[in-house]
Amino acid sequence: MLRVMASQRDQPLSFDDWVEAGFALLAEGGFDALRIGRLCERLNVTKGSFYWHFADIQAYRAALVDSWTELRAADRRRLISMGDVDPRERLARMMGMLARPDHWSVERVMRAWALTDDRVGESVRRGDQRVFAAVLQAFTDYGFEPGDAALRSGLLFGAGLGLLHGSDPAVDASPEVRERLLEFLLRD
Amino acid sequence: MLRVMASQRDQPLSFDDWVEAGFALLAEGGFDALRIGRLCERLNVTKGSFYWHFADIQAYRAALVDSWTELRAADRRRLISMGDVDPRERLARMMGMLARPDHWSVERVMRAWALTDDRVGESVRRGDQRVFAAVLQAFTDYGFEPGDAALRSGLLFGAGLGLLHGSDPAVDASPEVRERLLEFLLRD
DNA sequence: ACCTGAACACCGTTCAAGT
DNA sequence: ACCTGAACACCGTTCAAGT
Repeated sequence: MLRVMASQRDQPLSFDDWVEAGFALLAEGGFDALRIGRLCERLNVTKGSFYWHFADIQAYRAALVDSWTELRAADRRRLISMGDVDPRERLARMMGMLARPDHWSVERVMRAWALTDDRVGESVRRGDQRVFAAVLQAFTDYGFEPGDAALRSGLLFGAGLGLLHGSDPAVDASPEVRERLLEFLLRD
Repeated sequence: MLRVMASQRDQPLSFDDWVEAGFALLAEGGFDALRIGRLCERLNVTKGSFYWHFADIQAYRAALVDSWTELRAADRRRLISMGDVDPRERLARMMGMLARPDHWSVERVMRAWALTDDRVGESVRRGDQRVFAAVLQAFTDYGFEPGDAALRSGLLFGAGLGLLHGSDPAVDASPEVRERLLEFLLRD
């Protein structure tokens, strides 16, 4: 952050410079704006520089995914550390965190990569498992027996994933809908 | 089907020959096995032939998506024509149709394309809307008031999408789970 | 340690020319 | 109408050489 501009480099590029530039490209042009050539253009280096820092583009994508996971780790830790909070309130907060469309575009890109890239797939899978575990825990703490808790948490988690992948971007979960949803899922 | 082998062509390639070869490639190598070069190799023609039949690769993908939609049109028509069947049975059948992993890989590819290709996105969106409408109708016919029917059908549809995109391929909806799910979603 | 510069393979695309 | 063959631009990748 102390560096004024990337355009006039005085120091060599860091790992983070590359990652940062990658997210910028993704945010601007989406999915297939992430090309090695454009990255180098933006960082004022040649492609050879890219290949000194990363083995190939899959390794670079893995680095982006790791960074993304890291960025969201704070969120996840908050989820897990909410063990003392009332389960219902916990679930409401989880839903609020998930329903953030600004994160969705990156999430969708990650999951699209996961289709062809095993490293990305593994990372996404781990993240999903942690979130699901937190949701399941909340339902269990609420007092449901294991089978019932699994059904309800699976439904909620699946619906969240579905919302993320929904083809209609206009569909989003308003606070009112989320409240009614929670009400429904927590009934005896 | 009368043609013995594509390897020794006597007639010019048809539109369907290209589409068929495309699905074969997708089924064999998945996502990024669909390359113009490989297609031509398989069909024993040069790339120029491809460009006589299709404007570019996006048009070709659109053709694949259309064909896929067409293939599933029979399923959808069955869904819609089930208006006379008991709503609960209707929903059970819909869930059975959705829970077919053999369709998932293609579905996922379509939805990944939809991220960057507007034509594909539009097609996927239309398909989703039709299915959702059928689900909503079933809940309405079951006797739920509009708001309640919307909530429950949204939950079911979202969970279905979530299952489709779930990062863990081991998770599938067994008949027992589907039965319990339906039970839960149809409670008063 | 970090990067340049030039090369190479691969892929999508174009197009004049063939039958 | 349908396809060949050759060209071109673009992109990922490699690597010897520079500082």
